Amino acid sequence: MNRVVTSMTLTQGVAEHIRNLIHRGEVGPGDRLPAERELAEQLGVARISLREAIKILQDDGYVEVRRGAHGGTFVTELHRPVENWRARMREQSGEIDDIVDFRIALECHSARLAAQRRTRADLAALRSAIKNLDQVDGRAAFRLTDSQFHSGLARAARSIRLENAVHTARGELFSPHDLLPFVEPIEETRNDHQAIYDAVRDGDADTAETLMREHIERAREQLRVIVFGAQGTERRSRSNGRQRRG
Amino acid sequence: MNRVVTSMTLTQGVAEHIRNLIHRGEVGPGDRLPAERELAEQLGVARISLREAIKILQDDGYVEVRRGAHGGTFVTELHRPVENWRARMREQSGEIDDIVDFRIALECHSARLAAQRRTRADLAALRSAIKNLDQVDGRAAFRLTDSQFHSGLARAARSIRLENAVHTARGELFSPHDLLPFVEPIEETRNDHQAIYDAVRDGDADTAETLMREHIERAREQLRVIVFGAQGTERRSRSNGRQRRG
DNA sequence: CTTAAAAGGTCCTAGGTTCGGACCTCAAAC
DNA sequence: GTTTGAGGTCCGAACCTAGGACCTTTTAAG
Repeated sequence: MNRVVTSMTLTQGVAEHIRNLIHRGEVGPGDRLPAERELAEQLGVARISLREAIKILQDDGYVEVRRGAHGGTFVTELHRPVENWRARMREQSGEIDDIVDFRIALECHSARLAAQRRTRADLAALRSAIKNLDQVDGRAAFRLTDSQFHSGLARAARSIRLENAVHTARGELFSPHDLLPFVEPIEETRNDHQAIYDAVRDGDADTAETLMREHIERAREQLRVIVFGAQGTERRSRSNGRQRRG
Repeated sequence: MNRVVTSMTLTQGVAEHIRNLIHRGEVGPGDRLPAERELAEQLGVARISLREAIKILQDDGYVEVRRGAHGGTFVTELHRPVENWRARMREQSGEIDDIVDFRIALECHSARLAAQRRTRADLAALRSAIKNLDQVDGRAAFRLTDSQFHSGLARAARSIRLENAVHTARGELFSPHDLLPFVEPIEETRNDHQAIYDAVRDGDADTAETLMREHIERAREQLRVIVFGAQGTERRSRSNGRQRRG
């Protein structure tokens, strides 16, 4: 019978929405957002609310705004946001595990449901996402296709709440792959996705779920490397936040 | 790059918070909420915001307000909210499945994590919740102890996001048991909870997860009976929303 | 019967948010 | 240097929120 209720302003909500799109890789470095008036209408908010949101993102280094005929709002290289994010994750060391645990809950069940409910169109979208993974030029684009696969799976699960929650949870992390100092994970990810796809296609819910769990656990390790450095994996067995609340 | 962002006012947020407490059974018919000034402070909002929220709940028939020395805000018998809820669920027939699918994702993984991470204190809390289930006098009180078990499990999972999401998702449904026209589910629930507890105590994550899935699937059937009537179970195989989006 | 106390009910000021719209300014392209 | 497609600025109205002062109702105690 206690606890506190908080409320976001529209401005904050819009900022978070756009930040999540960037985190998930839906829009990446160099991309231009739609013009303010246009985007405001798309989002269903007043222009001033959007402008305030952009201001926040600008201050945080996510976007930069250029005036003039070919101006607009452009996503930066994200160096500062990534550093801030890493610092925050290092400070609150349980945070990564909390988010990843949440993602596992959501995406494993999504995979299970997708295996039971997928349509031909769903499978086609997933195949396309896997295919794009091969032909990706840069790491930034990689992030988008990775996002496409997971989003497609969430969509195939046919659960609105689940899909939204997957997007929200994924938006809390930077997609890791273009941050890693090595490149094997790309091939690894492709294999994981292919295996999950096969299970979903065959309607094998248990396997799809298990593979997804393993896939995200690998992502957890990658995130640890990114945030804590190469020795992050070992540090885990010591006292990495996990047990901090008992 | 589209979609709409919405934002709740504080008032709406507070109303939803209290409504969720009622739905989850944390406060039930006849219970009195703390005095306005006191509750406002507990929630960290201005009194007027709380008052507006109470007004909403009053209009929806969740609470009634009495003035005077021994006055206050009292939870009603909830007849009207339950009817409204049933009507809404009947209209949007996919809604129940959507919520239940979401709950399965959250609570199954909670059960899994709980089996891996539970402390002695967690186990004690769960035992206590099961024990109270036996000694419950009325159906209303049953709802509370049911909520206690599931909350205790979410807490034992040691994931803040998971725990919050479990609460939110449970708050979207009325706990069914005091709505059912028959009483067997109470014993059934006790057995389910006991079995889940055993698995959690033994650290058997797979079993805990599976049992939880079955437990919530039973709840799904009960909800169908409540909303659609006794034939709801059969209707499911026809066209119960589930496939409406492909 | 009167009064004190505990509640909800009402009102006010001040400041923040959001909306929609009008109008200004910059910078690239022609 | 003009055009044009941006972003930048400003305004008034409506609503939300905070926090506090004060009023009214009801019950129980004296």
